[in-house]
Amino acid sequence: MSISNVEIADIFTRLAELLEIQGYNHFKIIAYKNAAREIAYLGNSIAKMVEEGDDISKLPSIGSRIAKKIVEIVKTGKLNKLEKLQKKFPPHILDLLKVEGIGPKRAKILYDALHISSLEDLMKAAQEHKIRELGGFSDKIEQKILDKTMFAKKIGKRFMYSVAEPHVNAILAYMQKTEGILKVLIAGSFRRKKDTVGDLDMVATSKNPKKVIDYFVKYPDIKDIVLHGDTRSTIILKSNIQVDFRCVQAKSYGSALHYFMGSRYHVLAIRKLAVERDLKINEYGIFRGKQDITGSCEKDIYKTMGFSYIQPELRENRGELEASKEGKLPHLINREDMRGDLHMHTTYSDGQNSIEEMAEAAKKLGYKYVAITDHSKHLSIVHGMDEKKLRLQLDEIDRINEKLKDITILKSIEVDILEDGSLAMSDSLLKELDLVVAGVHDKFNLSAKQQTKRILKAMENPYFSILAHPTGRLINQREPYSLDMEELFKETVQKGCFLEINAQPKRLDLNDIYEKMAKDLGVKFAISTDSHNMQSLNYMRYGIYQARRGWVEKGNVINTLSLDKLKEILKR
DNA sequence: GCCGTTTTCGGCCCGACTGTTTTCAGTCG
Repeated sequence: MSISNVEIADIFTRLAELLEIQGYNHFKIIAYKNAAREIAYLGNSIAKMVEEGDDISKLPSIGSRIAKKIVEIVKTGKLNKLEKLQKKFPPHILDLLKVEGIGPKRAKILYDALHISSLEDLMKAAQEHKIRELGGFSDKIEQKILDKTMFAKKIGKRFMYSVAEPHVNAILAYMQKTEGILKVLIAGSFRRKKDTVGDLDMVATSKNPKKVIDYFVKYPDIKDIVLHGDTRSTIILKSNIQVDFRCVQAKSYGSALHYFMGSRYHVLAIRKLAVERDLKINEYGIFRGKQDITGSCEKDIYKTMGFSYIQPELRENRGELEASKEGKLPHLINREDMRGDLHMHTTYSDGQNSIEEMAEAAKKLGYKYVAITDHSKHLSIVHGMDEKKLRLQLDEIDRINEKLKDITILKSIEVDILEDGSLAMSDSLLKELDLVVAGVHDKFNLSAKQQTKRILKAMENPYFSILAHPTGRLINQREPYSLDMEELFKETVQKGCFLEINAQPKRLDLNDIYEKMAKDLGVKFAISTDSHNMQSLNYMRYGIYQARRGWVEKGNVINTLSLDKLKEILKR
């Protein structure tokens, strides 16, 4: 199988980090890191591009030298330059960089002087007080390293958006009670609605920032205070989530918010453009020489730089600056645009509520229709429906529809796509449904070619409507199965089918990168909650957040349509 | 190593906090 973008990116990241420890040219290291990021965020398979003879040196951050290295990686599975470099270091040396307070310089000193090459070595050396004897280290640094080493071993993963959400709300509520605080907001990847967050970034304004920071570090849920300065603090919550808090004067609010909103790459790109125009942008404002032009309002930054306002969800330096300049930014979809939910379960399979309860709950959310999509009977799904049970369900839906007002229940199913690409329910029954949601629930390890073929074969069934959770990933739990995404997207359009944006916080599948790629190829989506009870119908917001990150507009989503228009578009 | 309405060479974002440095290096975001 071809090497994945993530694996190629990882090679360049390792290369950059090892070169950093070696003390290599700083800007070359940045170039490798930029390339790694670019590759990781690319929707198209870079290996496939190489195999098809595309000129990858035209991609941003990838020039002739790195392109050559990528070709080598695709052809041989490895990079000779990295292989040679790795021989100079022990295998786990890069783990040292995961420890807060240890960067490349200190890692090199620790390795050269004490032959420390893993977190275990590091902890042992600290316990034996060998580190304090090194030049540039002290007993205080040694203690810090000891504490942080234990922490580095425990974490190292990102948190799901939905896990961070209650913490954000609690901290905001706490900080709003601070005396003298003017504004307090969440920024960073959370505000940009990324599916996972590494840490939380918060910004506040006050005439007395120090007082606000001093209040912040007394937040009751704190496990550890990493930094405690006059305008800034970093803490670790008991749940191991890191929170960076920054407080500035009101006149710098917009600039500070913009900076801490990120992404780094978006902010960096704007700062570079500012330099070209003899301006300087930092957290405090936009400066021409020493004169502060603006800073109190985020919108002013974009205006000053000649851009229209860019929504936080788009700030990844993935084309939003160009689109803004050309007036081609998308009108991002909102929760209010949604008229129905097309994927949910009831007690007919593994759901917890009845059909009627689900429909009533959906009505309260303002929906005009829902599709009931219980599982088909198949080995991998417990309590799936056979034909007899589905028949019973269809009759019950008819009865409820006669009774209900202001909402329509659509007949559907979440049917398994079997390994050979057939659907686990007879066509004669599928034919009676308003729509068919189909998904892969087993055999995740097929090759990209086989898995793609399996799904495309299923789409040939004339009753196939929506592909559920297209890549099957579970955040922090299961990798997506291998697929040729470009082919999937093209064929989806060609065959008149649709792709789901599954709003379960654990899934968020498709992800933002694929959403944008699919949208550009003309794919239309259904944003659905895959609810198993009434409460999780509220997960719709997570789906909307991800869709917005993928540049998705109302017109790209079929469950924003009226019931009549939806039925029309579902006809194949 | 990348990049370029001018430039194929010479730039490459900018600032806070920590420690113990009496003027700054290392790290982080």
